[in-house]
Amino acid sequence: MRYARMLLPTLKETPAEAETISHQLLLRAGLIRKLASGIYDYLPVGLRVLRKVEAIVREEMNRAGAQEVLLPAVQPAELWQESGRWQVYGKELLRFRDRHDRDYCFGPTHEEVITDLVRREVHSYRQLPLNLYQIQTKFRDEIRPRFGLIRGREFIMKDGYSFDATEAGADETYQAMYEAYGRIFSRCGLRFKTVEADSGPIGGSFSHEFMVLAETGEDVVVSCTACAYAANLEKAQVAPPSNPGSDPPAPLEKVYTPEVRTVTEVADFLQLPVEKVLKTLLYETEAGVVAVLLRGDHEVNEVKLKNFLKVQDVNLATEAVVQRETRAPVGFAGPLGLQLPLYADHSLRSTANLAAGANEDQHHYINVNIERDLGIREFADLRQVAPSDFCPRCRGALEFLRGIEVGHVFKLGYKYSQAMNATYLDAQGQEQLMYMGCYGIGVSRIVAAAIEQNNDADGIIFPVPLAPFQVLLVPIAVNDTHTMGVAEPLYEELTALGLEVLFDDRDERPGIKFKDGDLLGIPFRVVLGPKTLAREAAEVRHRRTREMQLVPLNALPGFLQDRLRMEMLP
RNA sequence: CGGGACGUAGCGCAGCCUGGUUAGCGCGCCUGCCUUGGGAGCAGGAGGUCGGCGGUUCAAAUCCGCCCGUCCCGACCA
Repeated sequence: MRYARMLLPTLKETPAEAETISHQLLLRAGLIRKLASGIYDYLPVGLRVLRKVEAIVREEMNRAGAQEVLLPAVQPAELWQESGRWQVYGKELLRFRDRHDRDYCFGPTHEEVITDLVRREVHSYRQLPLNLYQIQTKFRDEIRPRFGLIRGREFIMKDGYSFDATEAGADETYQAMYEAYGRIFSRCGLRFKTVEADSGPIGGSFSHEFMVLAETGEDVVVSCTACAYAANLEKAQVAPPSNPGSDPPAPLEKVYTPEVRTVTEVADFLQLPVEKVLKTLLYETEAGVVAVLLRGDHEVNEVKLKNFLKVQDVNLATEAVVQRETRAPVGFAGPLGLQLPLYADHSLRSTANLAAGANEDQHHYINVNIERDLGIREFADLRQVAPSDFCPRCRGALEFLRGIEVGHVFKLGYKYSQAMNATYLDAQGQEQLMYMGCYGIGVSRIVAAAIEQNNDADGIIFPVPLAPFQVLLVPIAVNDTHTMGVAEPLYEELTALGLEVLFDDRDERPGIKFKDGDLLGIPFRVVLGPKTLAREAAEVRHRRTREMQLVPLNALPGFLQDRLRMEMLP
């Protein structure tokens, strides 16, 4: 491509709206422009990168036995009503009506549509397993879009769905997808980590996420430094306490605690360490209000709570509910005398003589003992892992990392096949539900994640497989007939060899061309100028290492092909 | 939805508090000269509903109200 003819608006200054590096560089390098919050235009160069990612995804999906389809982005409400998600998906689902007043949504995901297709077209075990995927624009009306392409409302996603006759078959498919995902992210030049994850509202039994490690990641990954255990913070298990509490129980006592409400205030006032304070949190669920008991220094994990209680939604109780249930102002809630189901975190088993709210204004109890004083309905893992915790598998030390989720694989099970009656006849002629799996990749998010991981002070450093161009050809002076006499045929020759070349034929000063080239992150830059041409050579510079070398003109095509081939490998 | 900030030329910003010339600066853009190995220099030029609506006032970018948009933190989420 000839630079002078391209829509490639680079920016010298960083737009004020961009906070993260990838967002800044995507805008500055002229890959995207914002149309509305969380909605972006892909400019020619940005689209080229997107296409590179798509091509890798396609190759590996096809190789793993999946078939590409393209499903409608606009979906009728009936399907969502059938699965039940029209009610539960909430405001994130963009809904609208057509001229006949029929309800539709813009697909945020396609379980319903694919299940509907398969139930109509697949009826026999002979047609299974079936693994279908698409690469398509999704829309999720995020509460808060942010970080450019990392969390947009409109985004490009690869979503795949598998249908197996049996769970055992589904496990094989899951494994195949898991491996394909590893190849995809490796080929994209990403440093990533696979973690155990919560399956969220899509539903299903278990899942893994593929996290690109980056400071700006929105997710926290908990990873064992000793073994292979790694999990999303919201999923990460806590190792149960090693030994039960040994302090002898002291007599229960109610004490006057004026204006003492928070855990820290209670600990200070009573001269106790925070872990000796019992934290009582009231949660509202569709199944009623429950009380969650934790050690004062621990944080509740709402995802665990939700899964444990098997409810759709948990919400910290409002002030009014707390007052109604405890008959005391917020800050004095405690388990004693509370007429609610009590669920305690495992860690409380190893503690004795705790301070807790008395459900009475300005009062707390001290020397509360779990076994003696409370009727705990159930102990469970309900809290967030802390950096001081140990690995639940091997008790090794944990590290906390930040990651950007670029892929997610789920075992869905029968959730949708059951709700939508997707069945087949087995070899015995018996009707059976299909066992489903679901596999997502944030294609546009990968573009941002790759930049997040590959940049320096001068701009983007694209990994070769994602680079919009492989070679940037820079003639120093476009008005110099000698230089152009070499540059033009060289451009033609390299292009004819299949290399992707951006030919900077702009009438600009060298400095501008170099700056733009670095910003764009094209892996190899070939400079032609009087200095090099006098020696029948070109200067080749490697973007990442900044290493420069003079290569004879006649050896240049082979040199570039060799170097690029080396860098294409994961 | 709660908290915070912002909205002035394509981009980055000043002016607003304390109302009053043709609303300014840097970058970018156009023309010419000059220059050509890391965002040059000189000269000339184009480009603005000061987010929108309403109000106060002789007079509003500036003060007041409402609305819209954008970003950040949180809740939420693949």
